Amino acid sequence: MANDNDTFKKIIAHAKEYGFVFPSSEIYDGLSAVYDYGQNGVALKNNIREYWWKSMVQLHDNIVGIDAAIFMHPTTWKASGHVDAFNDPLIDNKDSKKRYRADVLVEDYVAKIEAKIEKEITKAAKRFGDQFDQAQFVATNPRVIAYQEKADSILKRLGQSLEKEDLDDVKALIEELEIACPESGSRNWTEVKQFNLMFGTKLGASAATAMDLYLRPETAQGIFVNFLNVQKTGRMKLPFGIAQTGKAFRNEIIARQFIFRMREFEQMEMQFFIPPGSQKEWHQHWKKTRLNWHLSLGIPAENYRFHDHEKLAHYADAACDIEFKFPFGFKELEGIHSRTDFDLSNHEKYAGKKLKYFDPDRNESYTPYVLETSIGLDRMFLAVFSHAFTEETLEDGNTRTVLKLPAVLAPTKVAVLPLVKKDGLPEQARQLVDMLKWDMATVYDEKDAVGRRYRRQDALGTPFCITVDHQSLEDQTVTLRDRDSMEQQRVSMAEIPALLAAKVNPKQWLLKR
RNA sequence: GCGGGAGUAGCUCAGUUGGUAGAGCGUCAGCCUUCCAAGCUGAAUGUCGCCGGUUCGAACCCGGUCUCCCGCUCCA
Repeated sequence: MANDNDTFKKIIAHAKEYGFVFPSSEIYDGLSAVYDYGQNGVALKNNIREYWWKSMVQLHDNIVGIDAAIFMHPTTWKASGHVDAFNDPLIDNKDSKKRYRADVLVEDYVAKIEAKIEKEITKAAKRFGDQFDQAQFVATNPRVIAYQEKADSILKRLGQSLEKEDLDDVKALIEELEIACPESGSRNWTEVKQFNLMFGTKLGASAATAMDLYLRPETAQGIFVNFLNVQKTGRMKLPFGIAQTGKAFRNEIIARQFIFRMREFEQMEMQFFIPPGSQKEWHQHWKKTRLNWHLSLGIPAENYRFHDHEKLAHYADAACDIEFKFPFGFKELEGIHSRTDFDLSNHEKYAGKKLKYFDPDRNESYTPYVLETSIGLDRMFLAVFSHAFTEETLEDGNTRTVLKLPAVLAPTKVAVLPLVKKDGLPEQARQLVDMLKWDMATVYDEKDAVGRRYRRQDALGTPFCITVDHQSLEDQTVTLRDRDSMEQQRVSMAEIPALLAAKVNPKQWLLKR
């Protein structure tokens, strides 16, 4: 693991050194868990976004895109459940210095009581054999009844205290129950503190008339509140999807691991509206479709796995993640969640507006169910970037650092290099650049020996280098070098555009799956 | 928030009886070179994280402070 950690550090250093990712506001010593994308990073990020958008929107005639504002009416977040669910009561143990969610500590305590009840049931079942009636036993056994009452009263009190935001009582509860730190056994607790994961801000010039707003913690709600607008104006029929990419913000208590968990991040997501009852099939469908999208980039399948959630979020009836093998282990890259009609029906409730769909086939109106695919663009960036980062030892003992990015995503597609900086080679090379730059990101470099220029492009992930040499002037051919194999072939200049287009255009990549 | 580590050139770092800063790589200009980095010449770049104290004099000693990185809860 120490080795993996070293690799990860190298990846972060490489990202900075080659203009992909910089710490935010670095001249002021940076800002924790906020990063800026540099000249090459933004190109890679844009290419990822475009690859996603093409596959999700352009290639699906029943999926359309929108771009909702980051600011939303504050009631949105009551309806979505974020005002409640994104509020964590936290408590620290003064001796072990460990931090816990106060409600989870109490719930774990209750789970222990429930385990005792189970034990009683098992014991009794053994004793009575076939005669055992569990329902009756639970209802009549005094010991079980006492346990059950205790568990219920604890949960009730916890619920009420959280509701009233009476954090002192939550602490009192923990003390009364003599809950100890699972790690150290200590009962020396701090006060319970509330952490809101949403960033608050104000709309309005004067403090008196200002309105409290949140920066959106997820982009999904912008889609839900526009459901009817899009459905009606686009004449959309179920099943159909609305896609969106954009920034979201979470005030993470701990935000770490480079761009994996940032306070400001970008999501690419699609909410797919379906008739109730069809969510299982569509969940399977999108799991498969989304995994295939990842695999189309040529990263080997063993780097991906599905992870089904045991514990579901407040809005979901099924949830699955696509996890990627990051340098620090398998972690969530994309979520594919069955959100039921939770969001639409809640917005209906809070807004007092109908958000139903009239289904001409069923001849009835209903609230659609929603199947969500949600991928972190920054995480996708990190996945692609870290997988591409390679340090090779060549046959001659030399080493090279190369970013083996999928050509379709590479910031620069081709570098045009005159073999030497004289004899008319630069002029010929620049002509080639002027021809290619219309169709793909092209750079020109004439500084230093050509071998060094190849290495520079390798480190940036440029998949192809074209070298113009003396023969080029005679027969209009150039050499085309492949980044990964380092092999070169001599081709006619006239063939170059078609040859490269076949390697870098999204079409060929997306057709792979 | 708590614990640990660290802040000196773009990067990696050196710099102890405290005497006002250096190396390698990189960058830039030029030379030389007909295909896979580290040939030659020259140049630029740092208020040594910040503030204060001790001292004739602080990158170095003392006090404070800020920031970043790693671990603990959460998630895209």
